[in-house]
Amino acid sequence: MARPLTARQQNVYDFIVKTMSEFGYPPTRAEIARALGFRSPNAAEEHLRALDRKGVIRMIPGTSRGIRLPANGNEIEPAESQPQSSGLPIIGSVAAGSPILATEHIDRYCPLPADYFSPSADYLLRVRGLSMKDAGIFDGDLLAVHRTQQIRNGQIVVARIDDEVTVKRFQREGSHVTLSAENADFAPIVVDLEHQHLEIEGLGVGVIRGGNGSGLH
Amino acid sequence: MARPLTARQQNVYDFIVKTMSEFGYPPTRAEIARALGFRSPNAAEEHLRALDRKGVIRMIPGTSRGIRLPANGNEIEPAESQPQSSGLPIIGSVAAGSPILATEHIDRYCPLPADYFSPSADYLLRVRGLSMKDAGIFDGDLLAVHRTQQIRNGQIVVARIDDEVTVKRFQREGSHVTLSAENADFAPIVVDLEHQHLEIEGLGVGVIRGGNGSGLH
DNA sequence: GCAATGACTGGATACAATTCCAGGCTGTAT
DNA sequence: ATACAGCCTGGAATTGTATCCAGTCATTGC
Repeated sequence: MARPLTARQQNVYDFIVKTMSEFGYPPTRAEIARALGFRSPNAAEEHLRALDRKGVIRMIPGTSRGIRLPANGNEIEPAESQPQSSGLPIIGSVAAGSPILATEHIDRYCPLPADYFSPSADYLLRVRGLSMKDAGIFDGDLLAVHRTQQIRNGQIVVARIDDEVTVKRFQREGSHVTLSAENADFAPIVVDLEHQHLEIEGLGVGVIRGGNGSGLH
Repeated sequence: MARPLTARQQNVYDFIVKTMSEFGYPPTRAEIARALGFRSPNAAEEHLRALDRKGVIRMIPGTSRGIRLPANGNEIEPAESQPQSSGLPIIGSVAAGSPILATEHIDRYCPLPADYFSPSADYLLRVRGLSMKDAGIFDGDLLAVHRTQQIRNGQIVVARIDDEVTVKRFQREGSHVTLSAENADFAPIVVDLEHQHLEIEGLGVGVIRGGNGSGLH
């Protein structure tokens, strides 16, 4: 695709780049002509058309200084080359029995570093339903989750009961665990650890709402 | 020299920056007027002169699109490249009378791209108080804000009344605007646009909780 | 009350800039 | 030889733009 530029076209292109970096706006035909010694702005115009045809610039018709350099990441590299991990995986829904971080569940990624939250987040879980609305977690929100089993009373946890994943507030008294919704419409769930199995998937460490176009209600 | 910009001047300045990073060249007077709703390019011209006087831009006389941003030593704005090594600025508190994005207010940055939200976020505002708790916005949460004056009824806005910045739900009926808290403990604020001044700073487009160690309650 | 400033409308003018047209002069490929 | 593309001159129509002038309205500081 990189049809080679002629020497003259390269001169014109170089002048455009130089002008933009020096002044912050592109040159006019007349300025190009003056700089390269043309006596007619039409010479510049024709070179611009050629550069547009070859894809190295883009002309905006009828617009003064309407020259754009399409995202050519050629030269200047941003100094900080953060490994830019793909970010936190967003878990949409969890199939029964499968581990929560199985790739089939991953919707997309959120470009936030894990340690933006503390304790650091391992994934984001898309919350369904309004059972935690009084804790400010609404339908569609993303809950940042830190994978751990070490939970203190009163914290918000991601738990799995009978292969179903839920978000609740955790309270342990002896061998009984109470998982409370933060919504008067939902009754607390009491789990007797001696007879039932309760798996803690992690600790809620943050909430994100409105990302990726889900909007704000 | 660094006298603070008025709100309108800030709008014009922001539009210039936005245009330059989006198109690679500065806007014309007419384009500024169209974008901000002026019916005369002269309104834009006067704002540009004010910005030039205050030193935040430099005008090149007789030159179309002759606007430069001298403070920024950087060159070609990365039009479509990876935005923000710095991310979205987090605004902690806003001093009376000053533009909301003044650097003095910036706590830190959140490493999220602006277009993670849609409409894209321009900054994050740390919300104080529980007046919006029924909308899931709690004390200490970060509200992602898109700078705009175009608000539809029922949306959550950042408004400025008498130099105080608040987050409320917006409802307009004729010349009256009702700003409602989402908390029964707070009475709605009714503003008569014919007698009172109401400035809309932006539209709430997202919420982040728990970032930077603020934890989850 | 008065002056100064900010924020505009509306109209006008002259210059800046794009874009078209009609050529001419090279090469290189058919 | 003929065709064609690159490269340029010169001129000119048309639109894009900057910039001035004359006002209005509201707010702020004196």
